Amino acid sequence: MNFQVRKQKLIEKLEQEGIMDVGQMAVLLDTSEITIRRDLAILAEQGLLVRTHGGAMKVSLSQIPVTFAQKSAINSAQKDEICRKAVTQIREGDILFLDCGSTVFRMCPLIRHMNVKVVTNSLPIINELIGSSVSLNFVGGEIDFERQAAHGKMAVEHFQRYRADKAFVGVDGISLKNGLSASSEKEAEITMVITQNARETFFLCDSSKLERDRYLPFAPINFVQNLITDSKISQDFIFNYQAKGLKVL
Amino acid sequence: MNFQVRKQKLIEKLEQEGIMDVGQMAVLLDTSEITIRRDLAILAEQGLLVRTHGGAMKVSLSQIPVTFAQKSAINSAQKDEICRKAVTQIREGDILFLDCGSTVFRMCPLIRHMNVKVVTNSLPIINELIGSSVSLNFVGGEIDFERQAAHGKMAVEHFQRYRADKAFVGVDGISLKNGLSASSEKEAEITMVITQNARETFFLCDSSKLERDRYLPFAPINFVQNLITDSKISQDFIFNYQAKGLKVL
DNA sequence: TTAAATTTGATTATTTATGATTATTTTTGA
DNA sequence: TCAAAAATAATCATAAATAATCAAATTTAA
Repeated sequence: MNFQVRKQKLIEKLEQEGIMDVGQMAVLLDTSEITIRRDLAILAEQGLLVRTHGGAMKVSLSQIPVTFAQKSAINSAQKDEICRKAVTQIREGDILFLDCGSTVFRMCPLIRHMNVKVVTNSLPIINELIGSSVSLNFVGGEIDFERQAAHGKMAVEHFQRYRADKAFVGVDGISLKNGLSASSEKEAEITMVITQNARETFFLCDSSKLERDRYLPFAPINFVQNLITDSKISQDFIFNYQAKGLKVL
Repeated sequence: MNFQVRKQKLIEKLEQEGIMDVGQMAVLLDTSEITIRRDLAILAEQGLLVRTHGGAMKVSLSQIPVTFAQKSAINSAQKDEICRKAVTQIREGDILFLDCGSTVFRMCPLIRHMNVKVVTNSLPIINELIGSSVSLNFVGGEIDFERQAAHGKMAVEHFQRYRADKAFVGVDGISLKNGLSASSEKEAEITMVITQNARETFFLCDSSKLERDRYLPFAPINFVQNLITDSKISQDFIFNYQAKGLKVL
């Protein structure tokens, strides 16, 4: 077994294992430890792995700290139920707008394998879907640390340049009386532009947010076509929303 | 049996086998090992196979996909030296364009604390600087998984909408004869637009890349004002580049 | 056909890959 | 903090592979 082959196998195995020691590698490649060490020295020099005392580890993205304080753990059962419903609406080949809400973010694991195109202003979504079969388009603009997403004039213009088959938007507040409301202008603005440039929009909203207003109402309740919520919703609400022309899933 | 015939058979067999040694090939083609070696040297030169000690392997086997993290670990000492020099050029309040190269990425830890605005198409840079005192603007567009960055028409237009005080760009190839060259059109395009919309551009290029051409030359060498490289550069190079109007730091 | 150029093979240094042996350094645990 | 254990680096030896050189065979061109 020559160096080229060993190099391949080492890198491959290390990507799986994360960390290995010299002994293991020597057994795996049926060679001596000294040879493994020499190989590791070369590969470390090339940046293909990181040498440790006694072995090696893969160059992980953990060196490049990507820490997303995700509040997506809150109400996770409801959110997951909503996401499962949402994903049933997606067809292969769809162009999707995804907004930067934490509910929408939870759709990622469910669409990783799909052949769809995602246009989003959410950094966590991009980080979650990069390397998957989903084709990605990031909407640029000023990065808002709080929301981990791009906002502002450029973001709005960027969204306007595209047309999507379906848009999935997390909503802050929705009520029969005041329609849709947001807790910041930035969010309202993005929601508006996404909605206007998608053929069909789905509002993801767990039942705890229904009939709760935020400070900035920005559109009537029937501005979008579909509301996806969880099974805790009361039949009364469903009926009232449907009366306003909203499809409740 | 002449070279052309042997070449055919060698490539064909190697595609099946993946990897072979000189002895096998000599038997297969009924010729001497020395002749096989000479053939292999020619074929390797043409990039039709990869030479190993004792034989050859097909090209696809030798290619290990290199992640961004791995790239940024290569020649790290030189890169750090270059980054330290680069950061001395930055003033508080500057608007900076940063490109998506692995050298530029390494500037991040050095500018985290600064009050500057960064406009970039690089995801790792955004992930690294988010939450720091740096104000961020992400340039949107189609996400290229390989480069972990946005490219394409939207990205170019986005950069065009801004003006930066300084641009920091990693360069793939630079030579006195052919000027600046890139290994893809995407990269060349981004480099051009960044350079044209910044008051002053700094090219970051470790000395191993100097006088090395990539397949796509796209601009004369004095297209930018400054070259930042490491101390392994020879005095001759410095003199020649300066004669072309380039400031070497 | 003959001379020149090219290809091939044999011989010989030279280089490379590998493993064994021995210092030297790093880690770990008392 | 120190000492034992483990890992590594440094050195050397050996075998294999390769490069260099030259001569023979073959092809090409005049």
